[in-house]
Amino acid sequence: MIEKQDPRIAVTRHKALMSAIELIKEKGIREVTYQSVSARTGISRSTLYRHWPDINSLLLEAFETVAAPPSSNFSSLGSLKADVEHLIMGLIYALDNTDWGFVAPQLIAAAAIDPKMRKLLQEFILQRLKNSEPIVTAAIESGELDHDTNPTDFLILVVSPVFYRKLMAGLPLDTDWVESHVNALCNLND
Amino acid sequence: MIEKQDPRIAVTRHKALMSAIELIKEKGIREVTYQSVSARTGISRSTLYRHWPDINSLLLEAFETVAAPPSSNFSSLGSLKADVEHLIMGLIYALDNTDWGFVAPQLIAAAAIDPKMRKLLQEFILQRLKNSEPIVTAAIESGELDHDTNPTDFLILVVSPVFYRKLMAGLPLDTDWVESHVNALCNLND
DNA sequence: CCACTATGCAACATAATGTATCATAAGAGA
DNA sequence: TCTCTTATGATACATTATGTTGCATAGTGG
Repeated sequence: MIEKQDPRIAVTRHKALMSAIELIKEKGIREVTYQSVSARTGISRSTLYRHWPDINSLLLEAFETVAAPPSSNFSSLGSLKADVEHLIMGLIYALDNTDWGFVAPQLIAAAAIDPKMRKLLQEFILQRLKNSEPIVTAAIESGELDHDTNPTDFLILVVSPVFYRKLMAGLPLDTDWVESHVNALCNLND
Repeated sequence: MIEKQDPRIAVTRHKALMSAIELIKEKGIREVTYQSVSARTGISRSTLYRHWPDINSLLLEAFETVAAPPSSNFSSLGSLKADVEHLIMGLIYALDNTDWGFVAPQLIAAAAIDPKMRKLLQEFILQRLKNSEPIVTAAIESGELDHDTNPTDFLILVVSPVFYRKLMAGLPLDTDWVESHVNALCNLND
């Protein structure tokens, strides 16, 4: 039951959403207005109103576009330490270089106010955690982690300092820190 | 050189800032406008313009009011575990019950865009970390932590999961979790 | 009581929001 | 190709928010 539709709709929506994401990244959600999106894209204001009844629905869809559920194809690098380091390096890279990284703090703020935004953020985060669970399962099987290790709790211990240092404390995320962080977490049972 | 000034100024500024904080908490920074603050406080718009040349300066000062440097009077509860648990319980309480807790996600978003906001947030966070450092120092002296433990890194390991679970994952912060979290972190050297 | 000034009110220009109408241009189907 | 359909853009309009100014009032300090 896929309805065929005018391809112009997809183009318009895509252009508007990309523009909204850029605005969110550069100026924050305060600056995302029908006016600013119209000015950036050349799409007329009336067309934008046709697609999104209010600015919040546009913002929500923009966030949805960025926070699309990531794919999960895990293969262990051979040790817990290596897998954890790989996970962290990927996260640091994403925070510095992807739309998701720049938009994340804005989505955190929106999530604190609006239930729909909250649902979007939480499901995205939980999905990412779930995708990384094989790291923990593999380490439990190999004896690198206790059998009663809670995967979610362990993974949060791994990733949450990255967010904290980047978004709140403004502390560096260099290789020295990554190394000491990985060492601290992967020697819990030594 | 303290200038004496009309007490009405302090009253007006305080009322406006309180109102701005309420608006930030309830609706997010998008909804903080001269109009909305004026409507809530009864202060006329022109007076607000006299005190703050643009909305950002009002927002910044509102955030400053909430993120006032906390006092630090530490006395150990006798064990690392007790001190860490006390720290975490205090943080969880603050996130759920204080202005700072509700405003934090909005400040995180503002900090990602504006350098002044970023400076404010980072200095506040670093000050809080510094205030908790005696927990680590005491534990090092008592032998509960290694001599080469980095206080900041250890404290971030303690508190960052709280923020992550509350602001991003939407996971519970109940006593069961606190207990297991404290146990995981305070047995690094067992 | 007087001088000072912070505030409130009104007026104003400008810009953004939200809605509606109409003409045009692009796509879908025969 | 021709026709029907519809997404878009342009325009107009009422409403609301922004930013500024001038003036009257009322509270403060001396």
